[in-house]
Amino acid sequence: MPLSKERVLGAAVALADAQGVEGLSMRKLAQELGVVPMALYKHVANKDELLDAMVDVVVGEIDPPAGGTDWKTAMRRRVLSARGALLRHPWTSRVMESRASPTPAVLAYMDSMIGMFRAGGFSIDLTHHAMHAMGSRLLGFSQELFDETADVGPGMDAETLRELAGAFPHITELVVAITHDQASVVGVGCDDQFEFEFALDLMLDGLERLRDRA
Amino acid sequence: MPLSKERVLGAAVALADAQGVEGLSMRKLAQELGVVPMALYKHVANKDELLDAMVDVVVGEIDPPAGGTDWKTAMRRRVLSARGALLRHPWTSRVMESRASPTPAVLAYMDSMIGMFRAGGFSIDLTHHAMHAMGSRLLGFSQELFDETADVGPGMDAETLRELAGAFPHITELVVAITHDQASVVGVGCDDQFEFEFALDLMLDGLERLRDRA
DNA sequence: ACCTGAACACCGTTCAAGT
DNA sequence: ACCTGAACACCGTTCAAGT
Repeated sequence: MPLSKERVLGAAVALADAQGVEGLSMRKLAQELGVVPMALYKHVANKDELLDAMVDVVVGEIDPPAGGTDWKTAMRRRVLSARGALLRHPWTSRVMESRASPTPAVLAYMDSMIGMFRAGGFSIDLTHHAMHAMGSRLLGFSQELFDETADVGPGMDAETLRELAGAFPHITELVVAITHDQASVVGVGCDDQFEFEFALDLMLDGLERLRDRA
Repeated sequence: MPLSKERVLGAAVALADAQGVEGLSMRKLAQELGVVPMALYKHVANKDELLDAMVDVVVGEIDPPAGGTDWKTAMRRRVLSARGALLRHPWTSRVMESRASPTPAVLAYMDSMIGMFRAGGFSIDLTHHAMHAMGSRLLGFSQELFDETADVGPGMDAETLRELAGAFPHITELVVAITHDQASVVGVGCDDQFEFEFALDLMLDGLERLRDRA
């Protein structure tokens, strides 16, 4: 099977999925494909172009806008579809943020999102503010700085727990409350999907209210 | 002047401010300090620890919570103070996101923010959702994926502009509208500070409404 | 003309040798 | 005991040599 841009991209995405983007190097990718490193440069100008192309693979997995519903439902669905793609390829958000300018595929996605606001009756100005306010949430970034329950796993003795509670009383109160809520549920930690939708709906509802007021 | 952790951190922050975090290497940092690379390892265990310490320098620049006002004003001020610190050191958001777990200083900041919601009358559950919904905005991340006007500068001929308009009609409409709005203002492009505050207030207003409804 | 190995200019960090 | 140069194991990419 000869090398092709498609095969290079597929292997790169798979490697990043498996090892994270830090584990992706031209040399490792070549080895994965059973090829000398320089062979990759026939299909990709350099690593930056490879990263851009990988982003476009993920963006290509986002569903097109659903027809036959109101703007809010359609946008909600599409953002959740984008979130699904990013959850399958968690390296994407980091790579996108590190890139200097967006790829044409990302621009096309943004263009389509702007169109959905416009079709929903939003003025140009409000659409502009809305796009900024949605920010990277448009693409399904959950933009969590950290998972508050990840650090408070079973591998922590009572002594350090007591120290934590002293240093960060409010975090502790919050974690305890969450954990108790979920005593009956399997596993611990908060429901990321719920939190994402909570924030998304808060945003969409607020924007709708601003539109109706104008 | 002997090398100290303080001096190493100061030089590292200055180097990242000037060259971006990609331009920061242990070797360059050592050269900047007129020191052999290995000398740094007396004050910092490794590069990861250096990055964590640099983040803490920036977090240390965030104002403490203002007393004597309502929760909303106090939180608004503090978030804008955090945004100021991040604007002075634009590499911080990227570094924070690349770190596996938050530093104690970041945890302390989050703890204090949770405390401000609680003092404002938010239930534990709503505070939890609020922290997630605010996400990295709590720290002043503007989380723009790109600046829509940056790519449409003067260095673009009419032909490529027409192509862009065909491919991305909605983006074009938006950029044209923004540019016209600001014909009288010096410079082109949207007001990032306004957009940030717009999104912040949308969030805070929405959260307040949810609190009052409960 | 095409492919590719060696080489270049980097990187973070280890480790042993020198003081 | 402390400091540090050389070395190791990487990296993306250039370039000339080999076919």
